[in-house]
Amino acid sequence: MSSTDIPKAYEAKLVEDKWYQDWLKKGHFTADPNSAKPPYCIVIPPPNVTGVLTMGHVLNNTLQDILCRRKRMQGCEVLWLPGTDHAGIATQTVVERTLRKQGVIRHRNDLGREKLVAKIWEWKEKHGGIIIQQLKKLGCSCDWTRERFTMDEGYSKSVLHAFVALYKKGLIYRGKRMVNWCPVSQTTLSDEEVIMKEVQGELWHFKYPLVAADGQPSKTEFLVVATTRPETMLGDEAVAVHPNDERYKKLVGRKVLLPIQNRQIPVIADPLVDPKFGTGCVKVTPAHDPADYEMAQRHNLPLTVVIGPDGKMTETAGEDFEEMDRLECREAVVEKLRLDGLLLKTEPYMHNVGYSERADVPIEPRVSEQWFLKYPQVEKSLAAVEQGDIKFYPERWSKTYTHWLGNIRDWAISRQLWWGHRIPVWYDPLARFSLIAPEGLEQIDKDFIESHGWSEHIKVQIERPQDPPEDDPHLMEFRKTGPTGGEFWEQDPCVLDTWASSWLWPFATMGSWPEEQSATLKKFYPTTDLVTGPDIIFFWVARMIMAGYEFMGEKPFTNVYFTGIIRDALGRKMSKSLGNSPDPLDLIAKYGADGLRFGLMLIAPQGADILFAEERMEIGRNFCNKLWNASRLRQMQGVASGPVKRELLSSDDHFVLAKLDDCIREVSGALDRFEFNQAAQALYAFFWGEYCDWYLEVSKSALQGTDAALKANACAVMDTVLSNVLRLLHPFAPFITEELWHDLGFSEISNLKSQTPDFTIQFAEWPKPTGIGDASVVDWVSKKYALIVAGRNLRAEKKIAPNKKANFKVQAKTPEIAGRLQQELPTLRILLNAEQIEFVGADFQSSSGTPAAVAELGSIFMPLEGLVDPAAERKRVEAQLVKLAKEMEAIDRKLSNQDFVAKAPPAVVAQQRAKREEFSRQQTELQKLLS
RNA sequence: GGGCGCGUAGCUCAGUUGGUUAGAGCACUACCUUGACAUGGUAGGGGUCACAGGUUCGAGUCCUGUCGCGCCCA
Repeated sequence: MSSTDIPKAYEAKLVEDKWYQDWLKKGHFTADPNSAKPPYCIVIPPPNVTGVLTMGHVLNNTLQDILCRRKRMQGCEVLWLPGTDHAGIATQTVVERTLRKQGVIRHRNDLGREKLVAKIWEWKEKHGGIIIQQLKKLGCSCDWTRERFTMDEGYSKSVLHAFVALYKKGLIYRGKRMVNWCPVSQTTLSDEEVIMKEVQGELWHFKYPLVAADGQPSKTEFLVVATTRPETMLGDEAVAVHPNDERYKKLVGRKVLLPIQNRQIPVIADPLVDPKFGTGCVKVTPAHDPADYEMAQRHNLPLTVVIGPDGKMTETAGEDFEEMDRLECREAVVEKLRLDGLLLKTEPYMHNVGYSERADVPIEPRVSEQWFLKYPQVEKSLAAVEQGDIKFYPERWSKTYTHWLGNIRDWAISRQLWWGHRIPVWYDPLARFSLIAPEGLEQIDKDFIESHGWSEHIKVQIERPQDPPEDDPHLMEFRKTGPTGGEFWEQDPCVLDTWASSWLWPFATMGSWPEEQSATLKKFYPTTDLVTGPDIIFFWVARMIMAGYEFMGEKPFTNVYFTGIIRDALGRKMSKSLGNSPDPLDLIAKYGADGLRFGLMLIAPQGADILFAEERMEIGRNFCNKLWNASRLRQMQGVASGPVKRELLSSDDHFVLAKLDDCIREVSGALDRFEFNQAAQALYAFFWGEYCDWYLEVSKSALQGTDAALKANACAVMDTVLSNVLRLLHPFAPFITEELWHDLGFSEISNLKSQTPDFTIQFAEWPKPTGIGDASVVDWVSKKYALIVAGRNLRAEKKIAPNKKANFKVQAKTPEIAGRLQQELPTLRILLNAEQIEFVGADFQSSSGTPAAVAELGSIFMPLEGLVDPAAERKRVEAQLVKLAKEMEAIDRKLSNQDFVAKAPPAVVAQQRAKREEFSRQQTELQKLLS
């Protein structure tokens, strides 16, 4: 097509889908495990299968795509392994809610386990691919042929295998513990899934009557307890004081009457009590508070459950309160105590309350039977990060990691959900043993059997079953399908915490570990880099490291880059409920995927949170448009590409080529250090600020001139810049760079062509400094441009319209400079839009009031006979003199300081002296203008 | 209470081991639709680098403290 057919403005829509389809068709993203190239691998942090693309995903996946695309260009065999996570609680909640809205069910029990799980699978098949499609829109170069899902068959086998292996090592056990219970999702949660929130609550002070020697409650003697949770008092089993608290020592061993319930409960002494909290007496509710539970065990107090799993009061709470919601009950209890005269006072109280991460309601501590995991390989995992075997970027996150790993408690891995990996444990009440439990499961207590609805008169006795041999290839199937030969086997109803499956992600995604050591696993494990948010450093990163060492005997990755969190313009975290998160697909439609990606990279500082504002994406789009038009200018020349002829290069050519090499070094260095914004900014500054603003303007004198050789050489310089910039930019903006790579014909140029017939910029060589430009001209050209700016400033000051030609006189500082400037006259004329530029000697004296400016190379005058106001011009020059005087003063202060002259490096001192001299010269010149 | 981070132009942010007149984009002002680009060009205004000490010849940069904001942990 002819050059005039190229659209004037870049239209991303016409380009992006076309190329993505092409790349997919040609299999460019598919990793070859048999390749001889060095491996490079990233596993995607699997997004929630019900999720849709958020700005956080855009950020995270753009970063990964940049890393992967660059490594492909650097000659690595790249595997970016994508997939999704089944996200137990989140997904089940979403589907249940939808079914309720549709009126299909009122409660999950209406459907039952199997049917609900089938519904969720249906949902997954229908909606689970949305986010994957969106990642494709963004341009992600994932190997889609290897896409995995945490609940697909192979992955599930790996998860169950891990469970069995850990169980056999004695790291997994069942125990009755106080756990975090979410009354909405009705499941236990790990410590990490509880979000502490500071809440303005109230502290109520209640009077509990002391019981006198005759066994009657006193009407005058009370103990005062303070609580933020009055509703739990219905389950109080003691009042506790600190053993050394002199105020209450004599009361220990006596009893108080628990109001409302009218039960007598003991006063106990326990070191857990903080004497400074409230009155120093605390009520003890063993079944509903972790600290109280601990005390209860020491003092053999009963567990009185007054709040049920649904957050409603139980029968034990008393008939006045049964079935009440816990918060409703709180008010009712306070009111009742107030009426009874037992409410002493109420005060406002700030305290921390644990909320369920998913359901965002206060969690309820609850004693229940759960599966726990003692974390494996903790020491090794700590050492790996401390010794730099695994590196965190920014490094400071390693402190968070170390601190967490140093203070962990066993991981509650069972969840009372239906969607997830069901725990591979079967119980046979009749056969009286558990298949999975060779050791350590001696006590399955009565509560557990009852809570699972099993016949209560059956006593469970664990007998040692035949242990399947370690290397039995059918082990997992055996576990997964349950034991054969008995219809009474019942599988544990719980599923595993989602993170107890995703912690295997770096290796369970490659083939079917552990049955098959696939070629992919051999080639790409350990993976290279991981990109994720610091908010899942405990949930995922730390656990993956432990799993890597435990199951593979090797770290899962070498570098972990932690992104910032994207916030809205007001600094709030983006969330669905606030509605402050833009839809990335809308942004892609408006600014193009490239524009969105590049704009985001420009403002994504390392490790700091990112305040998102849509205007920022405009910058990315505008940059793409600039790139498009700068390329268009080259295409319109109708000159074939050829090699640069060094002998024909002007100082401006050298300058831009030297700056290109700086840019190449800077972008490469920044990416090596994971400084993405630095790389993006360097590209932006060079391409727009140096190449477009200066070089393209300068080159017009060659392009419009009559010297064909010069014109061809200018085109060759442009091609050098463009082909390098396109390659540097490709990881950031894959679509437009591929389009222009072809449009500009770089895919055809022999010296750039690879052996691959379907050539694409994706496998073009990553740029190295070209070495063509002579860096020694940089200083000269910078000063020349400063002189130009001074001249343009005169034009603007005197309101000469940019499209009007002007005349200038230049008085160079030295004859050498004059000579050089004269050689570059065409450049000066085009940059100043000048008709005439006359060079004048040292003796030149401008007529009074002639607009003039002084630059480092010399003075520039703009004679405008009769058009200037001499007074105004005088004022302008005087202002410059004031500014100059200030600078000189500062330098003089330094130079007159003996310590500075003696101690500062000679180069610095010399530099100051030179500057002093130059300023002094400029001062003289400016003063001459006033005379 | 412990830990981490941040505070630079009206806004959002760069500023790599201390050393040019502290930069960019947006916004603002003036001029310009010139043959790559108005998603643009040229020129300009705007900062006592939160505050107070200290180290140093020299501090936006290093140290200490104060204030303000954010996050994580208890």
